[in-house]
Amino acid sequence: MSVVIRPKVTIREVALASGVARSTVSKALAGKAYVRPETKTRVIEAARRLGYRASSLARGLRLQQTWSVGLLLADVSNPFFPDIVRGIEDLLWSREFNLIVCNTDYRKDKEAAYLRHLLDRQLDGLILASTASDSDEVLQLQEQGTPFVMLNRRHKSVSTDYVGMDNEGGVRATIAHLHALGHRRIGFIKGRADSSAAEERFQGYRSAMRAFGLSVEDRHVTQGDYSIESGRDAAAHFLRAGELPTAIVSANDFMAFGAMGVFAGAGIAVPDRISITGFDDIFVSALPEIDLTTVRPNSRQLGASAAELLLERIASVGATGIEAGGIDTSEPRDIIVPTELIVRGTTTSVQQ
Amino acid sequence: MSVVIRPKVTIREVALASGVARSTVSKALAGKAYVRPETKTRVIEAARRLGYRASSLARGLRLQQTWSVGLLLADVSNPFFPDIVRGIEDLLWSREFNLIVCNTDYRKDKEAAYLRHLLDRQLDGLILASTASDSDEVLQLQEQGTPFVMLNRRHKSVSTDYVGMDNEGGVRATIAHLHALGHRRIGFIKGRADSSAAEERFQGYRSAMRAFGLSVEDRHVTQGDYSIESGRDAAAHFLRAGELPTAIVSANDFMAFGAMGVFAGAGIAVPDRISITGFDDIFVSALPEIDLTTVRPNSRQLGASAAELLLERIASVGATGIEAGGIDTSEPRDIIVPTELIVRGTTTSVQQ
DNA sequence: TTGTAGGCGTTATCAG
DNA sequence: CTGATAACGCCTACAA
Repeated sequence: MSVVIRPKVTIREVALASGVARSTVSKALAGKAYVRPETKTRVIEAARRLGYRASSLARGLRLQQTWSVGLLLADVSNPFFPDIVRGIEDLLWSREFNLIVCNTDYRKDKEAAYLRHLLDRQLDGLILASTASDSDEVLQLQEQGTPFVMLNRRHKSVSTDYVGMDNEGGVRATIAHLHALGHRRIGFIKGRADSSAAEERFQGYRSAMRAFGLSVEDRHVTQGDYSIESGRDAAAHFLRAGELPTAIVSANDFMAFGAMGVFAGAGIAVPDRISITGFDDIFVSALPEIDLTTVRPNSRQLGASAAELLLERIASVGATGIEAGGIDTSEPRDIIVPTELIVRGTTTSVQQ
Repeated sequence: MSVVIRPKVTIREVALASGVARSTVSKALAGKAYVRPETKTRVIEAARRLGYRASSLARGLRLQQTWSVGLLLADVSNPFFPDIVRGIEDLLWSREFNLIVCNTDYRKDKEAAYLRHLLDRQLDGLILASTASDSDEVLQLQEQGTPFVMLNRRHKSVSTDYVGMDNEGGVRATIAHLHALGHRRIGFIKGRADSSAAEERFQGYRSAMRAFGLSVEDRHVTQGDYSIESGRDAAAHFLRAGELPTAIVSANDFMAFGAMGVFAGAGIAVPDRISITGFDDIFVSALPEIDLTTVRPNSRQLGASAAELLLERIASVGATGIEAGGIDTSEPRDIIVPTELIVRGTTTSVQQ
């Protein structure tokens, strides 16, 4: 069966059908210029009848816009990300923008390749959730005037628009909770060394410990990389390191899972012998089998805030007008989304 | 600081800089026509020096392509999807295509709105992973000649390109496993009623039971909707329905989790008193605390296959040539990605 | 082998 | 209030 394709109807057909010029059709449909109401309705009617839909390709070429933004993240299949993606996408959808998702696997080369590619596509803006904190590309974006927002990872040297969660506050709330339960020897499993969020979470641990007059002992702090596996390593470390803490705060849920498994295997009951907490509240943590006390970042809102900030930035760049020879010079903005401690079954008062 | 934006360098600048016509630059850079090697290198050199990158907007308008495909799914934050998305994105990336992700929340109106929107964007193709199995829009896409692939959900009446997993085979393998362990009374929790995949999984259950000469009793089959909550309901149903099965096969992991929780709460040990299996092998299922025997669909490959099929379809449409007045007429293709039974701790031999 | 010209589908400008 | 015109940046016949 060889179906004949009705070629896409263009503005020209509408102009013909309604007996006006193409430019008039454009105005009538956009509704932003004086058009006699009478002709306006005629045009609209013709457009409707013909099923006319403006080509966003042509319009984009003319207007130098694409109504699309790109998202660079490490890996969508990492359960930390989907909620953020969802939040971003929801907001973009409400503004008729599209989201292009790019997985970089934490690889700088892939990230750079994507960035080049996306710039060719003339996306209106970028959300950077994976970029290394010392990336040169970010500098270039900045110079170039491309609107972008950093998500959860700050750049080391440049100040940019940033949206992140209250990492410090989340951990502080965790420590306060543990302290109230009588815990004094509290260990910490750090996240990826190159992540500013991990750094902030550790900072929260240190400041809260200090605030409660508790000492931070080296053997009670160990480095992880956010993976389940590294959580297992961390637990093993604690088991070897002499007197066990009564509670362990992990910089994310995954590592907490790993640690829980090891302790359970070693016959150390959670939470009776040792309390464990996480960070991220990925959905698994709520399952009765896990039931992890953790910090909920409100990832959707995080994503939505990032998207919103980006769109504002895009709008203001457009307003200033690149063609005017200047870029948006307003101050970089910083948005911190609050976090919430979710108390579940892996923490309990310290047993004597 | 008002940085002056260097406007994007166009083909014109390159032409000027290398002293040739724009068309020559185009040819030299595309490498698909005769250009004297000497001038070719000169052009390439100039392009490199100026940092020229062709505008894909302009090229797209000219070529009527966007090198982008859209993905309609219910919700990225449903753990079933991210791996699929990842598989799609990986393959697209390798072919320099972009992926636009759209969440429809199973809502027909949102789906239709997205479809309209994406068609305006003139995407090269679509992957439909959320469309209701009786959607009219799918018919329209078909008529219109827009390349698309259905993922995991078949359309009721129209035959289209389809990529899915071996749902039947997965469940059959599960039943065989349980049968080998001595189970004879095997219950089943069905998935969403409007999902063809759910239908196939149930079909696998029935055919395998029959093959082993086991009877399918109504009270041992209950309807769920893929949610954890509905798994709890299902378990409650089994508890009320008289003699408990010795094993329960769930149409997905979530419902298995829900059921496990209820049985544990009711003092019915898993797997000692009752074996439970799932389907999807979302990452949680591998955690020692869950350790669910389940069917692994290889979601990444599923996504990759869908993307690959779509790109082939796009290429063949291009070859036939829409402007030639015909569409791609080759037969719809069907790809079934194999599934694999992962035996873990929630199944054991039946206790006498 | 290279250049000229036209058009992809819009919208903004400016004259009428 | 409406229409002609040009331009966004690229590619491809076709002519030279």
